Amino acid sequence: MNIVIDTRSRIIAAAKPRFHSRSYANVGIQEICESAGIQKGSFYHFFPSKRDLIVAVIEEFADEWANGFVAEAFDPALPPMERIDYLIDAAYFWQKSIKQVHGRMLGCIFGNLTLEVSTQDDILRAKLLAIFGRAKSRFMNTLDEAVAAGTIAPLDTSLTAEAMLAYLEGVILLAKSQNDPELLYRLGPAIKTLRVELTLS
Amino acid sequence: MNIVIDTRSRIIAAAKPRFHSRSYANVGIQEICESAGIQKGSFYHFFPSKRDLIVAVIEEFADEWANGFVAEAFDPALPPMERIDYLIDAAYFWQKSIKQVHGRMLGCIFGNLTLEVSTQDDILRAKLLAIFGRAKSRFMNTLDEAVAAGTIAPLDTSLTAEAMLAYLEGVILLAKSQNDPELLYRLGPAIKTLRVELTLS
DNA sequence: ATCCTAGTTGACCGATCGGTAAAATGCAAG
DNA sequence: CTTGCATTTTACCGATCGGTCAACTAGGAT
Repeated sequence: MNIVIDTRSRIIAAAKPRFHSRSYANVGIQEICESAGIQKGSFYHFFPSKRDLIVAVIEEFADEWANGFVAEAFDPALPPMERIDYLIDAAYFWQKSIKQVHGRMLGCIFGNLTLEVSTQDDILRAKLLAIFGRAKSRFMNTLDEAVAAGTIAPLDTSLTAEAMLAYLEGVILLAKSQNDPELLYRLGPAIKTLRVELTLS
Repeated sequence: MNIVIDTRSRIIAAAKPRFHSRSYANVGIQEICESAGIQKGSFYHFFPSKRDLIVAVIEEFADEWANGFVAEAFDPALPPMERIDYLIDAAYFWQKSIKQVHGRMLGCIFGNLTLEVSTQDDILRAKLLAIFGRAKSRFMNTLDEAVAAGTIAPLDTSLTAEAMLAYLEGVILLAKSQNDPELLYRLGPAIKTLRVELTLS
């Protein structure tokens, strides 16, 4: 059992940084096997297809993300709007540290994969959609709390949450085009100015 | 000369929708040649490499975009902030019409390519960066005008322009993950709430 | 001691990848 | 009529793609 998990997780560990730094189509099974020190037949013992691997990679990234700095950022002990500041800060420092190690701004793997595969594979699109849905919920709950506390004026928290998530992804995209995480630092805080007003119908 | 241009532009015409609807790595030269009704050797007479083709495709998209609805949207005759409304509207209707024809939300090819290739190819990244730079300038000029006219309170027009562009790309990304251009309709107008204040130093 | 099964290996599949080179074609200028 | 050049065709290159298969190994259970 230990060996099983070890091999499977070595595959995922080899795949994660590659899919993050390049693209789904540009990373081959063979390269992953070489990096993990296994044979291709062994890979297909654990994963029926390349798509099953990327699903596993997506899930690992999502878990590590949800239990890592995102959990810290959306700490209920923090004042609601400060959680958003914290999240932007964390995203900035994360991208910055990746660039220091890797030499490149890699951006958000969920955004990267969304734009690459979502016209070609509805199962992957659904996976990514679910992750964005959870992210939106975090924003929305935070906004609901902020409105309840009177920190901000009432607004459409559902749509504003989606707008904030979109803005974050967009800033990361633009920063990637400049290969410069500092854009996150300059543009990130403006996320709190976004507002979708309640419709009166 | 006519035939030359015709073949070359038939290649580009075959390539454009494919790169837009799938991805750079997922579209092969052979498929493009078949669609254009030519042989591979003929392709390489006009384009030294696949990258030269995608550069030409990017340029064609950029031209058609700059001379099409973007030029309409940023019409100096319109009140400045209405130009931004117009742009959002145009993006929405464009994505919607593509979906009606193609069955899919294809998103922005510049955003798509940025996330796919910008860690792997600095020349392509520079091309895309230049296009985003021009888009940012349009936003900034519009904001400058709006501030001068007193339509909006003074702000950092350079950073706010970048924030608006990022937001637009982010909304398109999220809409693509939902395969639903209606998100552009719901979230788009909030672009005008984005503000980066002037720093007092 | 035997059987079963999870794991692993290495050879192999047809298809496709981006790209090349030489020969054939067509056309225009001299 | 011939030369020269741009264009096009055809055949081909080595490499890699995702995926399969049969044989082999190693333990644990009976």
